[in-house]
Formats: sequence, structure tokens, C-alpha cells
Amino acid sequence: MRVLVAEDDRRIAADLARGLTEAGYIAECVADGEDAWFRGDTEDYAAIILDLGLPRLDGLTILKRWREGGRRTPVLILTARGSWAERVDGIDAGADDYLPKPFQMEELLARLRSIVRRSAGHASSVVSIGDVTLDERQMQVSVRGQPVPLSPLEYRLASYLVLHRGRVVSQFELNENIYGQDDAHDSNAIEVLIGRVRKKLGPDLIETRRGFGYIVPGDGA
Amino acid sequence: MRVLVAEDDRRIAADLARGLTEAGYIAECVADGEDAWFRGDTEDYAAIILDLGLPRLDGLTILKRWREGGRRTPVLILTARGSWAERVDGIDAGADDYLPKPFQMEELLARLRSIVRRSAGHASSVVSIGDVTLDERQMQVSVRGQPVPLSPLEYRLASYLVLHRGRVVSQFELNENIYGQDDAHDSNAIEVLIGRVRKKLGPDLIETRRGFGYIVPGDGA
DNA sequence: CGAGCGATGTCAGCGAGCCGTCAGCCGCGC
DNA sequence: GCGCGGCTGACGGCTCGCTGACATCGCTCG
Repeated sequence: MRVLVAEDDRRIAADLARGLTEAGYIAECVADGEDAWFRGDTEDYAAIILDLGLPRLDGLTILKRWREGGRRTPVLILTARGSWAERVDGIDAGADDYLPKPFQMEELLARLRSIVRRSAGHASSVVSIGDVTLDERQMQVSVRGQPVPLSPLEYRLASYLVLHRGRVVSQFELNENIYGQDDAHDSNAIEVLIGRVRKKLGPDLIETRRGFGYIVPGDGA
Repeated sequence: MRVLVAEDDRRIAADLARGLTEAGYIAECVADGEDAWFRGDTEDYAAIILDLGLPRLDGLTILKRWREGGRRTPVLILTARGSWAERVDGIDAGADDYLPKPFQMEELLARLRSIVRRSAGHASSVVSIGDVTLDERQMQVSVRGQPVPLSPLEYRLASYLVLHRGRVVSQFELNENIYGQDDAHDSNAIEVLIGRVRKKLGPDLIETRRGFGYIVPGDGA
């Protein structure tokens, strides 16, 4: 699951990248307003963390442009402590949530989970599909109540498919969202991964759409 | 179980309400000092979360009035980060615990449970997981009733994991919360510490989630 | 002041698990 | 029946985390 980090303070950006990576996301960082707008407009992210004080192009302007262009990617804005005006403006411009700096990584992750979930239309951090239950908080998947250990990549794959259930996901999309666009593999690594996940979670969770990709059945979204 | 939330920042109040509700409490919010005092004095709550900077009537004054009137409802006060004076004053005025803002919902819930438990007459804040018992008050850990001496760092590690049981905690997060983000170690100090704690408390308390971190099984606290 | 001890960071080695690759097979669709 | 896309079992390189050993530091006691 890819997340765009638009933050010009290198230290904060590095912290964010690390925290996100450890939480299982793919973090892609930009430090410049123009870049941020371009990436957010052309790439598909699960969420965007946006600092309002970017050079070259202001965060609020970026956000407005995205929304005017029809982009509904959930956006979490970072604001300076106590600046209420900024927060209100941000919400008005279409932000899904805000977080005052300095912040705790854990809180950021919680809010991020929240807006990602909201945008996907789910209500809780636990999703059940048939016998399979996925708990984002524990980063744990269970089958009929029995916890099943998944490796990091297996978990990423499973959670991405489950979060986008009811929709066909192409191998290319999986590749990009599991590994990040920079180092996409051209082998059948995804297929192998799919196989391993099926072996652990049962063969019925993930269906193959020959020639198109994979799909987890669910609410017809 | 009803909890009164006295907080004038609407956003924080809303977050609190949501988090408390999800944790199974009934949250009732007031944003005004006079209202807070009245409600706390006439209604019966399991606990009260009190921001000190309320309009119309100061939080400390409210707290003192309650206590003078004989109200023993446990009170958790919210303070600004780093303002030690406020905390001391709050404890003196009869608060049961304090929490610096910004806070993590999980930690708030943990502390809330703690003071509720304490006020209900249970032997202070004791958590048992399998054979292991952790007493936060005495900073004492026991295995099958036998006290086990832990070094300061070992105790910090164990208590942090136990306090956040049911959730995967990354090595980075442990590093930050055990040492403080200023001097994070890049070595395998955490791994060594984990090993030492396991040797003393048994190998089953802390599970390793390769690639993610560590987790103590238990209810999602 | 020096010896002793406990606490803790560092290091190297090791074993397990992870994961990409490949080759061959299967089965769907034509 | 053929071809191609997908599946699977095997393998090996590699990383991660665990462990025992050692160095260092601070404290205490003689």
C-alpha cells in the first residue's frame, strides 16, 4: 500500500518514511510542492500525507487542485501546532484529517488507518471475508479464529487485496503497490506470493481472473 | 460505563468520544468549566477526563471543589506537554493520573482502565498474562507468583509491551519509547534486551513477528 | 582508592525463515 | 490439440533476529 509523503523538513520526512515502512506501507517522499502535486495527480496512492508549507507550491493550493481534478485520494495534512486557521482551511480544501506537529508516530498511523479505511468504506480495523479475518492493528490474519502467520510481503499482498475487495486487481497494480514503483519485478514473484498466501489462507479467498488479475469477492464496490 | 469528557477543543473532544465509544464506554462531553463541574457533581461517572484549560471555570478549581465536596470519582487530567507544574498541581488537587497532550488514544485508555480499576478497589494496576504478572505501581514482575528482578531497562521494555498488548510494536517504536528519540541506538540492543527479558520471564510472553516487531498476546488494549 | 559487581551496549556467528528465480506442469480458451 | 497464462515445488542467496561472549561504565564496599 503506497503512501505519498510531501514534507520538506528532511528529518520529519525521514521519520515518516521509517514509521510508515515499519507499519507495512510503501513510503514515497517528495520535498517540493510541484513534485507533490504531480505525483499525487498521476500516481495512485492509498493516502497522502501533506505538509502545508511546501516550497514552490503551497499545500492548500495542491489540495484544491487535486480535488478540482476529481482526485479523491484521502489526504492527511500536517499543521503547525495551534494554528486553527490552517486546519479549517485544510478541511475546507478537502483534507480528510489533520495532525498538528509535533506528532506521535503512533497517532499518525492510527489516523492514517482511519482515513484509508473511511475512503474504502469500511468501519473498523477488522475485516472478515468468509473464514478469513484480517486485523490491521495486530497485522494479523486469522482463519476460523486461528491466527495464521504471514510474512511481511504476504501480509501486504493479502491486505491490499482485501482492502480492495470486490474489484479486480491487476498483477501490475499489485507489483507497484507491494514493492513500490521504483523496483518492480518482472518475474512471476507475484504469482508465487499469491500461491503462498492461498496455501496459508485457503484457496477460496483469492480468485484468479485469467488475463486480468485477481479479485477477493466482497461487497460489489 | 459512563465517562465524562471535559475538553474545549472540539477536535480532541470528538476524538476522545470516538475512542471511548469504540472501547465500550459511554462518553459524555462538556466544553465549559461550569458545565463540567455541575455534571461531575451531580452525575455518577466511572471516570472523568479533565482538561485544565476550560473556559469560565478552571480545571484545577473544579477538581478541588469536587474533592472538597467528597466526590471520589477518579479523574484523569490532560496537561500540556512538559508543564510539570501543572501535573504536580493536578495531583495535589486530587487527580488520579495525568496525561500530556498530545496523547495516544491507547495510552489514555490504558490509564483510564488503570484508575478505574484502582478506584474499584482492585489491587492497583496489575496486569496478568499467562504466568506473568506485572504490577505497574510497584514496578514488580512475577512469574507464577515468584517475583523476578528486572533491571530498569528490562522493566521498561516489558511494561511497554504489556501495556500495548494485542498490538505489534516495532523495534523502532520500542527504541524511541525506551531510550527517548534523542539517542536512538542503531545496534541490536533491543534484540539483546528482548532476549534477556525472555530468559527471565519465559519465552512465551513476547512473540516475534519477523519483519514487523514484537507482540504480547492479549486483548487489544 | 581499587576491587567487585551488576547493568548495558557491541560484536560476531549461526540458524531459521523469507523470497526471488526457474523449470516444468496444469488447465483454460480457442 | 495447441498455446499461453497461471500454478507449484524446489533451490539457494540473503536477511533478520537470537545468543553467548566480551568491553565498558557506574556504583558500592572494603
